[in-house]
Amino acid sequence: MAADEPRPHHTGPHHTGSEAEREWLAAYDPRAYTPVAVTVDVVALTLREGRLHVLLVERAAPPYQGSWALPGGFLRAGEEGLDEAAARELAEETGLVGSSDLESALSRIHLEQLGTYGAPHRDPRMHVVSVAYLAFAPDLPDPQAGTDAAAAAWYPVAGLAHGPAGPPETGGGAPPPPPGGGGGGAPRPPTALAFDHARILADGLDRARAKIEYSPLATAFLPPDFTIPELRAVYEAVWDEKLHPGNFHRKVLSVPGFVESTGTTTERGGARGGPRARTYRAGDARLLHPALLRPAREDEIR
Amino acid sequence: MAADEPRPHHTGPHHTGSEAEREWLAAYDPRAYTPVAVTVDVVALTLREGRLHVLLVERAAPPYQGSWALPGGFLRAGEEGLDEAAARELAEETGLVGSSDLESALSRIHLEQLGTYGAPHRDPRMHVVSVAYLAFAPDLPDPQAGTDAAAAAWYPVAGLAHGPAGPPETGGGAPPPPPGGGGGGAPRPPTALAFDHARILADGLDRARAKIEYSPLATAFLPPDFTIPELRAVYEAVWDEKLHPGNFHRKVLSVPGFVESTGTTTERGGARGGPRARTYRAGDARLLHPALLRPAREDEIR
DNA sequence: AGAATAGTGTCTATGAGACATTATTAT
DNA sequence: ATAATAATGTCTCATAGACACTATTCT
Repeated sequence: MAADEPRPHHTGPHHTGSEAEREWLAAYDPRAYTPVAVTVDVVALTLREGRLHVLLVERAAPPYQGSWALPGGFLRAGEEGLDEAAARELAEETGLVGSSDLESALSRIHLEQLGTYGAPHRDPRMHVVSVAYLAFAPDLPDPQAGTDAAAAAWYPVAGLAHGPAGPPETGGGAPPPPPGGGGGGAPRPPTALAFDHARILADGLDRARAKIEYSPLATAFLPPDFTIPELRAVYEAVWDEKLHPGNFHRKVLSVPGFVESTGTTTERGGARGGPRARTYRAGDARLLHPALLRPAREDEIR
Repeated sequence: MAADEPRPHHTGPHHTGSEAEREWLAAYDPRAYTPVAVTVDVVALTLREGRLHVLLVERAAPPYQGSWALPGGFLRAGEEGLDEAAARELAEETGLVGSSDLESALSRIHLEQLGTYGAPHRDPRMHVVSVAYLAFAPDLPDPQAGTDAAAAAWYPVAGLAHGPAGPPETGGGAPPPPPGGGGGGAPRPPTALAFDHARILADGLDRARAKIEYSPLATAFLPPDFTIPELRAVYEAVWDEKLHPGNFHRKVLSVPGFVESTGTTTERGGARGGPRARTYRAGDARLLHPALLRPAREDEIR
């Protein structure tokens, strides 16, 4: 930051006023400058039926009306910080508030800042700077659309994070609307997301894949008590890789602080047979040493 | 984002206008809402005399006038994206423009987004959302202060990234001014930075320490041709750890694409003796496989 | 000459991964 | 009974790190 000040509100040649004048204007009339809006968008990931899903909302108003987008909204200037805004949007615009069950589930959701997107014309209305957040959630019920969204649903991420949406003028981004109104199962996946949200989603998936290597956050996708095979299913879904059950098991238990035993086992064996699995809780480690390195893919190095 | 719109400009109870009204206002008069300013700040790191330095500017205007801060400034709304703004600020506010030597040096600076800081009262003037960038630069000449800064200089980071600055009202953050006006050597280090810049700097250092583990970006601190011992000095400065010369040497050469030989050696041996070292260029790898893991510190795991 | 350093060699401990094996449970 | 799976054991290979050693260059 430092001493540079906001620029006068015009698009022609730059204002030539003195430093002092610009300083005064900035201090006493911030609205005299070209405005920027700040939004907070959330890439919320969860596991459903063994596949990775992302929370999307159907836009009820232009631009990109009818398109699906990441949940989010404008920062309440002067009232809240970015983390607060992200948590509020996640709860608010998806109906993930109300029942106490959901409240306790919400409290276990991991939320971290992903990145900020600020190309001048990414939103046709004005210059919008979007702070994206990444959330890891346990399996939650179908969301209720917030007041500003036509619908909200968990979508499988497979094949979703590709290609940018067309500009809203072309109408090229409109996906098939989901069958259910507010909350049904998984509707047909949208072919494109609004704004640059496909890019944000792709960045979120990259971050998620990297994050579970060196942090214990894969447990955030699971209920408080879980089994090692369930944890393995998280890694397999996020990485889209089959992992060796035996080696994975031993590896997880060898990382200090990753998981701790509850002393009990599941009630039943697996759906297709096998012994009952022991259950574990998340441990107190914040970083995994050694990390759970995913299988190297040569084409990603360069 | 979706259909939620900016909120009316007031701090009392919320406006109760219809959705349509708010939508219309947002589209046609963005200045009707509580304004937010967006700035871009840069944590620019370089190596000088074997120690890690950060670029700081002395604020010429309130708030925090006379305090040292990260270089940065307001985003030119509607005119530039975030990456552009960061590159512009880095060049502009430090005088790192003009000579062609500096231009070519600038082109080799690595610049990446670090994180965004948006607590409501981090700037006393208004709600300012700051997008922080992290830069790795080769050794550059002393900077020239930009038009909005009283001074600019490279400071050793040792002991700088601690404790938040006091609020500007208390005046508790004012550090001793540096001796030289615009560009002299390293003045006495400031004891505190303006705003939440100490936190941003600390986050930048954390990112830098982690980044050089799995990316070849340590080479961005060096000239195009460098020796393995010079590269080791980068790691030792950033990690603040002594590394084993022999093992480091063999490890670097064993990572595919990290460095490639130039076929030549340095003109002279080391300052205190020893044979001439072979020189290398940065290779084409974007990620290091295997990574150069830093020595594990138990206290950082939890 | 003496000291410092570049670069290489060697040995050991550790972890990753392939594979095998046993025990337990569902159908 | 058969199949599937949890959990453990064994083996091999690659890498990290400690240490030793040689060759080269500066003071």
